[in-house]
Amino acid sequence: MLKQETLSKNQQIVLDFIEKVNEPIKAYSILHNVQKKGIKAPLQVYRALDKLVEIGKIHKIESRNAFVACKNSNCQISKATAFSICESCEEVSEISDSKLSKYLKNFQDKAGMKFNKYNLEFFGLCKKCSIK
Amino acid sequence: MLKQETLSKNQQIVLDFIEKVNEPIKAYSILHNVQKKGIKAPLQVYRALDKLVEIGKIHKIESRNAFVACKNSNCQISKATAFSICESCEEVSEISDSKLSKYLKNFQDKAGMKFNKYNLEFFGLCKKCSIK
DNA sequence: TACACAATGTTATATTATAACAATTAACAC
DNA sequence: GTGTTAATTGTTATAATATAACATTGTGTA
Repeated sequence: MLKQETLSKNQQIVLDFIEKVNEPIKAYSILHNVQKKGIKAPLQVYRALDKLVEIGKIHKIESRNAFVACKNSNCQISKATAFSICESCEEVSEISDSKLSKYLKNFQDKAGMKFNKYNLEFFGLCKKCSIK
Repeated sequence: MLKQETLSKNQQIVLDFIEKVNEPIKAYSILHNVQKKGIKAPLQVYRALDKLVEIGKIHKIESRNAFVACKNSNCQISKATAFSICESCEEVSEISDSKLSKYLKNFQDKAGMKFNKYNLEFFGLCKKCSIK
């Protein structure tokens, strides 16, 4: 079989929902919201999430155990991800900064390890919450 | 009360164990290993972990739900952490690279968010696993 | 058609983490 | 020392996150 071009039913249902909410959402919250579409079990959600992460349609916010749609339309595979997270309102934005990504892609650690992926999470206060 | 200078009993037990194993370890694995010291319940471990993370004695590897002792003796508070993770053997090393940390501390995102913390995880193959 | 593999459906269970509440201990002001 | 406050502990129960195992169905293609 050639590399999958189209999403399967469950994958599409999960992706549609994640794209609709437009903010990080947790697996069981997705489950509750797509039960009317016929997805009944956690595993169905997790399997779709795994695939969507793998093909770069969504990202996992590790520190929050939540998933968010990828905004970089050309992001095929999640090899280089960076997010800003507001510790007050929990708003999460994907950072797309070519200088940052270039810097990190080229980073060489002292142990000479070969990197093929990274994930960076910044924490702080977003503009709205800074004012309060 | 002044800021705590010494660790409490449970905190010390948990820290001692994490420092001894010298690699990332999970909360329930810690629990199993310190039961002989009188720690019986998950909460006792998680409370100690929370405190130790807060004061910078250990770090959490978010993508692995594991905890590791801080190697930077002067790392008082975990505001700037970077790790390399081997996806084959799961070896984790803390990266201390002053250029990298300076670059990230000064990073300004386009939304003008004020950062006070970041966590970066690199994934790849360590030297040993590259050879195989 | 037949093969291989991806995806699904389903039940059960493993793993990670917190809520709630009572009791005890430690630091400090007086 | 006494009283006050906050940190820590102990304990039971439960919430939240994630995977194992296995049977079945769909889909592309040789």
